[in-house]
This record gives sequence, structure tokens and C-alpha cells, in this order.
Amino acid sequence: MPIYALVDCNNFFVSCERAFDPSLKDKPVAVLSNNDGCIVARSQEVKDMNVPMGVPYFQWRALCQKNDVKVMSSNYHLYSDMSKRVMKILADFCPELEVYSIDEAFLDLTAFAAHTNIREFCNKLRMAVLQWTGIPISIGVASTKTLAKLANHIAKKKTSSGVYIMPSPQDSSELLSHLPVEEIWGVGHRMGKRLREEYGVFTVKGLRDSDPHQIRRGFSVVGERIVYELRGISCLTLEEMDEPSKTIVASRSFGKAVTLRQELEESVAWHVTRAAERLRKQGAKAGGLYVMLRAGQIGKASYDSRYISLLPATFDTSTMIAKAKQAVREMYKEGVHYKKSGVCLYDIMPQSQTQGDMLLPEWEDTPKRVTVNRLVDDVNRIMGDDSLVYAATGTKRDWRMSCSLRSPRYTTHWNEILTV
DNA sequence: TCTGGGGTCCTAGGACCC
DNA sequence: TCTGGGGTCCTAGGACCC
Repeated sequence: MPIYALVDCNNFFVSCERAFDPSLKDKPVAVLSNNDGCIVARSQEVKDMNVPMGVPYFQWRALCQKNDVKVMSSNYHLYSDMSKRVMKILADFCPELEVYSIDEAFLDLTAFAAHTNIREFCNKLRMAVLQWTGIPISIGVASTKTLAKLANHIAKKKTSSGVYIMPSPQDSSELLSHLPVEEIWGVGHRMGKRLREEYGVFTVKGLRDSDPHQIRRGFSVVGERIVYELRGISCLTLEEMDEPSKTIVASRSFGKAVTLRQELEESVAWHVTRAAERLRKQGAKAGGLYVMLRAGQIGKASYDSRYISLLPATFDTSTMIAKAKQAVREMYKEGVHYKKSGVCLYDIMPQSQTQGDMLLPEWEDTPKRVTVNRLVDDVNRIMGDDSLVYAATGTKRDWRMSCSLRSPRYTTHWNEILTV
């Protein structure tokens, strides 16, 4: 029987901030999303105030101020650097590892079980990560990934040790009969509602004991798989390979409404630049480009978008900027208050892959373009992001988002620390 | 007037995740 | 007045083919 562990960093963004600013310890801390829009991380003190995850900050600002919550903008440079450090330690302890998100990883402990006490192993791992990075973690252990997720949830909520090892399915019935069905990994808002209203399933145990065929009819193979995973039958395996992305998205809300076509074009050129950089980083080229604009508030927003075929597939920033700007010119309407723009690269393939169609126009990624792109990437890697930019991205960039409450990028931008 | 059956591929959209 | 950003997987339905 396989043994999976899910390691999850507690209140990750908050813990990162606290690791570098001890004055935040034991104080209520909340971290906001890009553009200071939503609350995306909360310290335990803030959770205890019943501030939910992912809610618009402006609706909770008064409560936060009243309770003296330290509210911070996101500092993704810091979080991703800290994430790498944590994952490195996990990999040293257990090479069979799947980095699932910025603050989570699955470990396959099956091979350890024969000669290692799993609980002791988990305790050591927690101590190591805490001592070497300052980040507290929780660990859930079970025989499937879905159950390990649940075990982690229990480790966080119901243990003081931060480690929970789930007993066999029979022995965990009592516990699972108290957990709402929405706690399951893969059961979201919609599925939870339908399970309750149409199937009379309210708890984890309820879904575990449902008829897999009936669940499949209502929720496809995805639902059926969850039932089996809950029964301890492993359907999901560790995905250790660092697979290249199938799509690359770059998008941002504007700091203020944008009405000028030129600013819109600049913002899209900027997103293309970032997306293409990531594309080249994974040694790939894209066969398509999607450009999206949003106007108006969420809920009553209007969207417009264009799919653009890139043939032959390319990784060249200027080629993509030209096409993306053309799309913006087609969509632009005077007087509209635009709130967000974004691009998505799709049909991504390795650069080595050749086109099947020999009748295509001449190869676009000429040696000169290859050189220019590589130069830009090298300069930005060595000198820091945005040292070399395309003129099409503009110089003023008034549309950029606000992040006035951001902490210094302690681990990646030493100049910011010196100017604190 | 009558109008098969089976298969593949592609895409848009939905649901979910953190 | 103010609601993030970046992903994955699955399915239905249409186009197309024989």
C-alpha cells in the first residue's frame, strides 16, 4: 500500500513576512493579492476574527483597522524564493517529491515505511524546515493523495504536533463523518452544493460510502476517482516530472481605469514580454496567442478577446507584440473604462519540434531574432528584471498596479534592504 | 417521401486547485 | 469607489471522414 504525505506551509505568505520581520510575531497579519484587491493570506489571529480567505479587502478594511491588523501587499519575489528553500529541504529528506504549489508538496514515503518510523520522520522534517527557514509546516499522511490532503487539514485543525497520520479507512469513519464534504480536494462550491441537494451527501464519509457508478453519472470520472481515493484506493500518483506548462498566462488589473488605446497597447506588450520570457525559459515556442480585455467592475464586467494564430510557432517577443497590439486595435472602443488586460500563450511546444507543414512562410525565428531574445533574457537575468525592456511597453506605465504596502524583497533585491 | 453508423479531432467552456 | 493571478483537467458538441 502506498504512503503519501502532504506537506503544507502554515499561513505561508504571512510566515514568510514574519521570518524577516520578528515584530510581526503574535500580531494579526493579512497579506493582499496583486493590486491590493483581495485577502489571500491570514495569520491565525486574523482567521480567529472570522475574516474569510479570498474576500475583497475593502469590505474588511474597517474590521482590520479596528483590530490593528498589519495589512501587507504581496511580495512574490520573497515568497517564491522562500518556497524554493523549503522545497529543497523536503527533497533532501525525500527525493520522491511533487511540488504541488508554492506552499505544498506531496512526498511518497512508501519506501520509508519498512525501516523508518513515519511519525518520527515527520517530526524531524518539521523541525528542520522551521529551523532552517523559519516556516512552520503541517504534515498529513495517508494511503492516497486525497486522504493525505484531508489528513493535513486535520493536522492543522486538530493536533498540536502539526502531524496527523490517518488510520485505515474503517478506523477513520467517525472522524470523516464530522468533516463537511467540501473539505475534500476536488470538491468545490458547485459540486458540494449538488452533492448536498441532489444526492443527500453532506460529509466526507457520505461521499466515501456513495456508489461510485452513480457518482460517475453525475460528476464524471473526476467524481468517481474521488470516491475511490477516499476508500484508500490510490488513483492519483506522484507527478515528479517538472512538466513544461501547456499555457502561459500574464495578466494584471490596472491600478486605475485605462481609457487610452496607447496605454492599453503598452500594457498588453508588457504582458507579452513577461509571458514570452517564461516561454523561452522552458525552451518552448507558442503556436497561439490570446489577448483579453476587461472593462467594468467584476459581476457586471464586459470582456473582449481575440485568438491569434502564430504560424510558424515562435518565441520571439517582438513578433508577438506586433500581433497582440493589432488585436488591441481591433477591440479598442473609445470611452470605455478598461480595468484589466492579459495575454495567454497556448499550443506550446518544444523549440526543437519542427512544423509538419513545409509550405509555411520562411522561418520567423531567424538567427538575428534568436540572438536578440537571448540577449534580453541574459541582461535581465544578470541585471535584474526589467533592466532591458521593449519600447512598446511604454515608459510611464501609469496603468501599473498599486502595491504600496509591500515589504522589501529581502532575499532577492539587496538594494531594497539598504534603502529601508 | 425517404435520410446510417461509427469514429476521430478540435475547441470552448466549466469546474476545480492554490 | 474599491473584487488576484496562474494553472490543470474533463466534457459536450461540432466538423469532418469513411
